[in-house]
Amino acid sequence: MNSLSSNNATCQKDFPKDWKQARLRYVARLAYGDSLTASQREPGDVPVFGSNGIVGLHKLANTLAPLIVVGRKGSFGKITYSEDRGFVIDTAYFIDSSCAKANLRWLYYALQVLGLDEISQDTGVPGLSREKAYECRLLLPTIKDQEAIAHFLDRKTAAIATLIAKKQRLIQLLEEKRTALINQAVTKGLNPDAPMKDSGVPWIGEIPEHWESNVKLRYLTRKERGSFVNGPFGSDLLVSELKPEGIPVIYIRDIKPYGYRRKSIVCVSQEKANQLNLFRVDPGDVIIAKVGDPPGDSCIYPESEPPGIVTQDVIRLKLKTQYNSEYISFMMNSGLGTNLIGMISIASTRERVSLGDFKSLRVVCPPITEQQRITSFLNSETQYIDNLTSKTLASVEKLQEYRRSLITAAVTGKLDIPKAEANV
DNA sequence: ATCCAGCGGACCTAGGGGCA
DNA sequence: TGCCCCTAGGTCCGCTGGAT
Repeated sequence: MNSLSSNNATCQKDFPKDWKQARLRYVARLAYGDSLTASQREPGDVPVFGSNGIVGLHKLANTLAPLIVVGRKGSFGKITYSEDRGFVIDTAYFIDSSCAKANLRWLYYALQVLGLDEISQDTGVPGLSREKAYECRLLLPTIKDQEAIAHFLDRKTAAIATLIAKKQRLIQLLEEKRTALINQAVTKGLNPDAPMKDSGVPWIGEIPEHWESNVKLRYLTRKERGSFVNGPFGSDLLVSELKPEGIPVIYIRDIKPYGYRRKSIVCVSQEKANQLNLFRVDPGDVIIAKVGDPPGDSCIYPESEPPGIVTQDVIRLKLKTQYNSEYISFMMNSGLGTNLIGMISIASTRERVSLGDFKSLRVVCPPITEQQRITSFLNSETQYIDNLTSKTLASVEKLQEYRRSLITAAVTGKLDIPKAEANV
């Protein structure tokens, strides 16, 4: 249980002389929004403030703008400010300007540092308790100071928001570039001057003349039985046979596009693994998710892992020597792979692909040396992009952190606003 | 007749909405 | 405002059909 005294604005001793301390109860009233019914939850063009930001058609009567919306469920404690009229508040509290004894913009900032997102008394589904929120103490500046703080923070945070938006746009562009780069490489190769031919598949278009086209996936794998399988039948590997130690069992949750990341923790005995040898996965094998949203995530089973056993919904390929595992994995994760999977995926209770259909998918493929060249090119390029992306993400986090500390300093009286204004 | 293959749907869990 | 219920998606398993 969160202790209210732990939040930073409440137990402060030193603050400007003409400021007061007050419980939230005496500063603002948290009113309940309407709970929408299922039929009102239809898509529409009226904005809805709820736990998931959906859009509905229902209108909240007599709402005075502007107001603050405080998340009650889901992302509880999340504070939103709106100038709009005619929107809906679903499963959230709101404070409108008519019932707040303070400057609403200032209150919007002051609420953000109260730590409302940590106050929940619901042990089942966490949610903001209104009574507990009311007990939070905040520092109440004079109205004049409230206005100054709001004005200052409005300008500063708007500037930060613009910067963050630019960086997020960059992240989006990098993601698009990454996708485009891979799609281009696995359908056109790296040499723009290579003579081309028709691939026979309209949405692939032309491919380099010397590439194989119209190759069944089945043809890429070794001749032996068991080179192209999915995991054992449900009844051949029972939960009761799973153990904490032994030969690892690989689930689809372990497969991430462009990288294997083991999340599962279960294993089978060596004896059971011998029985299921047909479904063994060795380092260097390609593994592909058979179900998912959408199915088809693929990665290489890494050299660092011991041999394992795949579960039913994981496809495992052992490729012929003239095919490169990493290249095939890049291909399956590319737009080309997504399109192919989309053609054969069946939505029954779950979207999934059948092994038979998967084996018959027809792909295009360069010679082995070119596969290797493309793979190392893509590895270095995507690594560059990924590095840039994570650097940008880090700077977005820093900006958010800066925004938080600025708000905290301003609403707790730690900031000399006139002085800070002079530095803007 | 026997063997092999896999889909349909139950089960489980987490998250979120609805209502008393 | 707390509890109940629904939904979504991953997991698990048994029934059943087709090939040989």
